[in-house]
Amino acid sequence: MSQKTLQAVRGMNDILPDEAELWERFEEVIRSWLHSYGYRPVRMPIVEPTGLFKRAIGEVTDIVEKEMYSFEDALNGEQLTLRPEGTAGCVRAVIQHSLAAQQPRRLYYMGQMFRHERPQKGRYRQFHQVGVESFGFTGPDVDAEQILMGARLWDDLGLEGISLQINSLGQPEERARHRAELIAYFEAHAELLDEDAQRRLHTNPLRILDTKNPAMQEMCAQAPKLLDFLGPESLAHFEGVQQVLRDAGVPYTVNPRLVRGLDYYNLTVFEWVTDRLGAQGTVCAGGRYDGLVEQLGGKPTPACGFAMGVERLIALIQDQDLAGGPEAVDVYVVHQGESASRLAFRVAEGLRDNGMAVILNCGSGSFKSQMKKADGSGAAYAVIIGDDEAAAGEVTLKSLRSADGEKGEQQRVKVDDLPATLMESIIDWEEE
RNA sequence: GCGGCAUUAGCUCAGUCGGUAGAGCACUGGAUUGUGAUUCCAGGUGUCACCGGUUCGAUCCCGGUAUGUCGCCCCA
Repeated sequence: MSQKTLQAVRGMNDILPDEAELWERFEEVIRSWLHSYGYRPVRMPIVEPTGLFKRAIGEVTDIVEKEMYSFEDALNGEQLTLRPEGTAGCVRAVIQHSLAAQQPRRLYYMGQMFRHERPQKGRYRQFHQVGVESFGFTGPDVDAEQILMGARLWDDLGLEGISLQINSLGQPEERARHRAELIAYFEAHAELLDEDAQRRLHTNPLRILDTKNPAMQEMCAQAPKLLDFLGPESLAHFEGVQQVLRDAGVPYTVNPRLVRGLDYYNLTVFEWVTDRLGAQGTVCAGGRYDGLVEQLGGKPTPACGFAMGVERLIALIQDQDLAGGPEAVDVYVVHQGESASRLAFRVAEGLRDNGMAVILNCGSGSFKSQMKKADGSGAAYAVIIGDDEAAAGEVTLKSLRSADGEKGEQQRVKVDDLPATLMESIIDWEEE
């Protein structure tokens, strides 16, 4: 434990059985939810050429400048990178296979992403995202639908305390004009800018508006607003999105300071945020990126997508006591003696033939210790096989989940009758 | 990448004003022959994160490293 070589890489976590079962249940909810909106799965490599991310995400973003796991393939000198996000690879796949050439596409993927950041709760160097992307849809309807999807998912998962913020970044030209005026404005008030703001002035001036420095609040409130730079088409698109949200009764806040970290976004951007995860409050975020496909060498194709942070959602599920317990098997088979053990294998396989989950006691152990394991497994029933039973071609079927203090009822059952008897009992038991 | 706090049995934690350590849970065995969860009895739990310094002596004080955590930055 203290030996460095035996530890997982910093910021990369093992997900142990109790939690992994929750992950699998989560993934099942995700798949059925995506299917209900007609999204289809796609799986891309975890490693892509480094240049793909530089072109897609933007050279001067934090991700590309200092967070990517990049390396040279020692065998052929290729520059490769562990994907820090999924959209770039997805777009690459869409272009490479002409997926959106004939018709619009709705795609999703889930899996690991890698960013070399300082780990803390809700932020890891290997983390998981569910990514949802649409290609070929121009209007605000897909943006709105994707936002509605989030609302439904939180409901499906039973999560509370997640709220929606939206904004429009307009088109690149509109954003560029605003940015220029914003920088000019800040430069005109240079004496008010703190150190943070100075640094951001030319890298990410929109972020200055997020300042917590009271001395800058008033100056920021007067700064040029991006919405004032949007043309009629951009405004109409934004209004189209909001119309659907209002119709659907999904509450939202327009946050003019909401900007996405990646360069490729335009028009609609949105974030689902919670105040229950500390500093990492964003559980789901995305927006439209109409220029990216063309920028990466494909035919001009409008696109819109979002990604969810799986670790953050899992943390919310756990915090809100929605995690559920470990997944128990139906039956634990206790046996002792050679002929009994041989029969036990046959019995266990026979139950599995009937769709039941069965743990066969492996290794030695007294009846007592086997029964303890049976109880600990969470199984509803123990099937007990000793020499008596084996000789008679029977087993003892014992209930392990009777009322507190009550001894579990048990009965002798012919081996051939066991599956039918058990299935009836399990159905009765689950109905109670 | 920057700053604060933390690191003691498998888990959750207590403790030693510096003299090599405890509780609960869990685990294992037992309380009449082949029966769990309840009860009773017994038992191992540990280089007190790692490396170095101060000291007769450090788990405790100091420094560094690692990891976690909170915040900043950034983001899912």
